[in-house]
Amino acid sequence: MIPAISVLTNTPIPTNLTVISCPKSQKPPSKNPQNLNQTLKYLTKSGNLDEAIRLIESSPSKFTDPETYSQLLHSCISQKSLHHGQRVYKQLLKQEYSEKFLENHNLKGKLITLFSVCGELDEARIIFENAVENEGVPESVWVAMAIGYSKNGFLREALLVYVEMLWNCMEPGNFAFSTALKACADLRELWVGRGVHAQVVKSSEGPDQVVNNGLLRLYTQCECFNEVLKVFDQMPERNVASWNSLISGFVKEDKLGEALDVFRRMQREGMGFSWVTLTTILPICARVTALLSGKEIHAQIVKSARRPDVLVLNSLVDMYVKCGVVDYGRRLFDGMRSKDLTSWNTMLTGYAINGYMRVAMDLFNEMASCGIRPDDVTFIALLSGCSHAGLTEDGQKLFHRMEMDFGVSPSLEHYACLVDMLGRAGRIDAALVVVKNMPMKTSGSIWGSLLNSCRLHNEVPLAEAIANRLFELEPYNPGNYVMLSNIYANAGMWDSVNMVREMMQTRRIRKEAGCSWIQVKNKIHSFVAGGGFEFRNSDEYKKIWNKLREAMEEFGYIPNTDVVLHDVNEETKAMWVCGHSERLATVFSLIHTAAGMPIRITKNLRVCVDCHSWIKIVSRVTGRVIVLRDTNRFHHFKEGACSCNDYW
DNA sequence: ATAGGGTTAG
Repeated sequence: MIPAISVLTNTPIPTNLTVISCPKSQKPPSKNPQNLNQTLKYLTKSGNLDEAIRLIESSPSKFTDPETYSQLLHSCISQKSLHHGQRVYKQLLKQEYSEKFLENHNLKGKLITLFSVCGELDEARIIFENAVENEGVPESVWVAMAIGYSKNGFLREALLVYVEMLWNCMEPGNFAFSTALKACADLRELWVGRGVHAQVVKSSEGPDQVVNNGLLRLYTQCECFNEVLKVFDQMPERNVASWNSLISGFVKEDKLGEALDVFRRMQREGMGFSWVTLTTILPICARVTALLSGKEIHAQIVKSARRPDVLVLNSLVDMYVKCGVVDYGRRLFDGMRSKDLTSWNTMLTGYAINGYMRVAMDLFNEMASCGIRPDDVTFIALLSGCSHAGLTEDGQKLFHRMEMDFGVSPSLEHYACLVDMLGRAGRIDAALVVVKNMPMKTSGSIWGSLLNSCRLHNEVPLAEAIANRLFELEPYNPGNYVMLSNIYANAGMWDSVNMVREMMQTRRIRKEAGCSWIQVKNKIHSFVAGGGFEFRNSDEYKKIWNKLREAMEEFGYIPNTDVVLHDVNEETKAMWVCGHSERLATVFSLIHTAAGMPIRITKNLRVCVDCHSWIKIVSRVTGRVIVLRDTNRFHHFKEGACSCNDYW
């Protein structure tokens, strides 16, 4: 073993001594200032602050070069060492009346940064105010103060520093602009941000790339999409961050296809991507269940030499579980070197939405034994999972343990899960008690889930009362009207069904069109209920459809046309049900994917009862696994059964 | 160290 060498004494020192030191009584080896300065430089550079500062303290008069102190402060800042910084500051004060130090703004800026990164904003402020009393203070001093506030989360104070700058008749430059813009973006202060933008335009300097990126971020955060496009187009140069902002802009506008196009364009133009790019793109794949695209990105990650960070891996796991490939998500999850709370929450959510609640609970226990503290998101995942899986007892237990054992106080969403869980289990009265005793105001979603429970348990009068309440709360949500008419239809109350339909007509509320989509090769194919005429008239469609129909008859399938809420004859109703988007998507997949391959369909609404039983039979006669993703859960159809156990 | 983009959730 190589013994540690004390730099000052050049003699081996015992390794069990943790502090490499030169006792105060012991003089440094050389009295030559040149060497002393070199020694100090070496110590500073190698991060041995303690010894460096001690050297200055032992002979302050020998160190009169501001650059020395600047370097020392730099080290203190990067080590965030308040203790060392204060000692350097003390030495600096001794030099204060020397001319070289009196007007040294660079050192003042560094001191401001030092105290800011150590969280001592009051101290930083004193130095700042002292500094700006003088004339000719450079922008950097103001910027240092503003960044200090920003990094400590005081965004408004940071903006105020910028304003103070203007009061002092300073002309802000690009550094000031970028700091101010970042604060505005994080605060969503659009109008202050626009003011800064105006000054950017007026500025003699001309915006650099950082400022332009700041503008992009301001406008994406504030959802001013036109401005995003304008700034992006006008930028002379763009880097990866600029492109990423553009992608987030499209995502915020819900223009997912365009966002993907931007990603492709980026690749074509040789811009490449960063981890941030992928953490913006992967959630898109997750949302539209574009498993193939998601896998492609996974391949890119594997191919690139760099190790992906936690955020990339989290979104990758999320993409897989949202595409219904939970076991693969788990494999990635297990392989992650450093997991954060989001990783655990993502995996738990994955199990929950796919209906694997037992595994989810096991993983939750494992989480606790790893010393990870669950948060509100963790419990939303678990509670909603229990609710969908019909695990009422476990869910209730969890709800109570949440606060008692984990210190997470239930929010409105948690109560919504509890209400949903009780209602689904047929205990609507108990659910209502919870609603009554909740410490917060109820929401539309809570009444909506109660209405759904009434549908599941055919509670017509209660449903009417709840629906009336809902129509007041959210008069323009078509889902509530549709749910109520389904309830009436189930009970055979066709007059009431008509009444609801008339109500919708007078209020000009239109039922959202059912839409399903699938990815085949590189394309996403979407189907709208009642549409796809060309496809439905094709020979390949008819061939498969007729084959299926024969099989259906064999399995005694009779179309359940109650879901059709219009007053038309039975034949038309049957035709309409058969035109539901998930069926079109299913037939399309059967034609265009290889036998035995799983089929993954995503739908914008809940599956209707009839399609659910139809797909069950399809899975049986074709031997295919069909994964249907609903608005709120997954249905894994296999060999004639569904993972939801017909409970959703 | 004068700055820049991002993941989970009825």
